[in-house]
Amino acid sequence: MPNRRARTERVTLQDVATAIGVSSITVSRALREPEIVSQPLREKILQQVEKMGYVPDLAARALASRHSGVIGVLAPALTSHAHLSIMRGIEDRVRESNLRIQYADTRQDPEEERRQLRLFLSQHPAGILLSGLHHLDGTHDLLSRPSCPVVQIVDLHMMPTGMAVGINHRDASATAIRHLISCGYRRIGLIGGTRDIRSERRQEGYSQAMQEAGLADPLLMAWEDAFTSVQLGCQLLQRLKAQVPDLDCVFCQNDDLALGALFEAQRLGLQVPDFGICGYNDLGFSAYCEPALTTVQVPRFEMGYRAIDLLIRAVNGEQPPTAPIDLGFEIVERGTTRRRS
Amino acid sequence: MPNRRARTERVTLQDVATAIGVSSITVSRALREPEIVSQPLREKILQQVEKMGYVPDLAARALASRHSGVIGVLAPALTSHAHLSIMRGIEDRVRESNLRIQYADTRQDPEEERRQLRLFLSQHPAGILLSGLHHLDGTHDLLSRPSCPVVQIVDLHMMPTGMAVGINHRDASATAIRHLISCGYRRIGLIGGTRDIRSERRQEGYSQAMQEAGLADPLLMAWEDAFTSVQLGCQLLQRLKAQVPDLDCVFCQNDDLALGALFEAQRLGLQVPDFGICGYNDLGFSAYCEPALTTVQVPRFEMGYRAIDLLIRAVNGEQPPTAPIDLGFEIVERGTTRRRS
DNA sequence: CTGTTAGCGCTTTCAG
DNA sequence: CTGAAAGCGCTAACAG
Repeated sequence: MPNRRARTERVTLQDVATAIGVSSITVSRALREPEIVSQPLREKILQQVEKMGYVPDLAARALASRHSGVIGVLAPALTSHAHLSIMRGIEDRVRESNLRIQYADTRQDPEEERRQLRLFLSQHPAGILLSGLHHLDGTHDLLSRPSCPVVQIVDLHMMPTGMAVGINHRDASATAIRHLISCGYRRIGLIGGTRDIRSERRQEGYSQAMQEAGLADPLLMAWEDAFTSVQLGCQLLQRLKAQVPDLDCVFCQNDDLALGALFEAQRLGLQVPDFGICGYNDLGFSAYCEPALTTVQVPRFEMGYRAIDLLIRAVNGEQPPTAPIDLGFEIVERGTTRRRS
Repeated sequence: MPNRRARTERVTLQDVATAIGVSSITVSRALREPEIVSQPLREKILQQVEKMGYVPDLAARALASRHSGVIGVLAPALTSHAHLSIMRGIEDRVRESNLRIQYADTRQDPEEERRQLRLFLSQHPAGILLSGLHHLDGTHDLLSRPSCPVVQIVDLHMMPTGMAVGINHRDASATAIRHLISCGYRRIGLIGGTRDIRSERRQEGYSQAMQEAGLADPLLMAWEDAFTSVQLGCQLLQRLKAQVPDLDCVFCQNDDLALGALFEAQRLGLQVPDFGICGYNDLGFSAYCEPALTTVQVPRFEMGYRAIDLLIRAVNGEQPPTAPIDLGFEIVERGTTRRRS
């Protein structure tokens, strides 16, 4: 049956095979496992592939092989700055592989999370990356016997099972607060946006350190259920300052909040760093503010990079590490806080 | 042949069909075009689908229907802030559809752009969104007879063919500069990062307006081949000020540059708004700086939203608009520039 | 409105 | 090292 397909110009494996006079499976192999095809034949095939402009049909490949070559990434806030840094790591690592990424935003909604996860899991993904799961409970059953490698980016305090990278946000936060206390601040406020697992851990760390020092006071906290932003930082500092007139420092759940707090402090006539500001995440701008922002450096790029790296290694059959990978954190002292006395 | 598949637990269309005693195509139809299946049967099917936890295999669907349900988005700088706003619009619009997005980063590299575009085009995409193509020439042949709807987000000055949304960056830029001149600034500098098509148009607008006013001077421009960032804004303002001591204003190619310029101006002891700063893009923080940032508002969210909207309509067989959609711009006067005299 | 038939393009067996 | 046969799970096209 020569030339079965006249209507479409898609070049198929069969077309290439026929052109050379081999069978399609050989062409397939020359493309996927070059070493098992004899040198001369391989070269001839690859040349012909080039010449005819053949490109594999990934749908057909996925159907036949049950492996789509797509890594699904589930994030609670895909278009947040925090995720942006992770995404840079992801894209950087995935670039040299032949896998592709498909992102899905769960919008911090457990149901959406579950839905998206099911969707991914049922589509022969090469792997799945779960970033900061909102409600692990709801998705737990789906992950108990996954059909592909799964890596999580999480708060290590949660003792994740399976492959995971992350940091301990509770420790990071507590360490930051202890640092602020050692700088002489006493009425240290906390401002934050929508509360997810990580921000709750951070709050725990804050509360713990404040209690240790006998400085805890529920009035010192201000939250708003919204994405963190410069705008929100302004609002929350304003609110907190009204609530606690002798406030002398704010610990912000994110650097953009801290930037807002910095601007608002100027407007309120507060003298930084006598009034201290500490951020979280060390975003790109933080070192270049005036004064530069003291913050907790969290290796977000590495989180993305390492997570995909783990996934790719697992896809290639490597033995995964047995324990979660702790990427650590660092308090970066800059101009918005006083020097330690 | 009952129970052909014992090894895998994947529930197939056939499984559902057999369970009810209809043919698989009917189940398929009940799922995709509910209205053409009789009410009682449809309900029975949907119920059984739910009960058995059936989820369609998108690879099989894509292979059979030549329609993957995936929209490919090609962006020159996927993880930039500028793209982030577009991405928000994209995700917002796509959420209510049953399509998914797959992003690819071309890294401003024409070859990579071409490679990625080919990859997408050969995978039965539902549609393709091209954002700020770097080298249209190189990809032009691939787009001349596309197998799916294609929408571009571009500078309208380029007179794109096919569906497109965008603004005229040249006009926006020239308008901004004329505004700055009308505020009394004379030695207006221009700073920018990596030059792409849009930034070149913006420079044209700048140059044109400066020439009209007899103020042009090549010394007034500073570029660096890097992503725009707060850091870069600091560096470039420093460089420019050294180069042009009587500089009295900077027009920044992006708000993050402008934010850097604002901080650097403080460090250099320049008095804003006697020293004027104007940004571009009206990013989220711009209204909340101290002083708040004068900028050119470009509707990036809308660009993403409208682009995907066009694509989805086209996928659904709607007649596309004949002309590119101009989303317009607006000069937003805020505290970093003097009032018009 | 529902069913039958025939693949989509590729890869997995299992043979040579 | 290469090939033949047999689908992967779904849908288009045409009947009934």
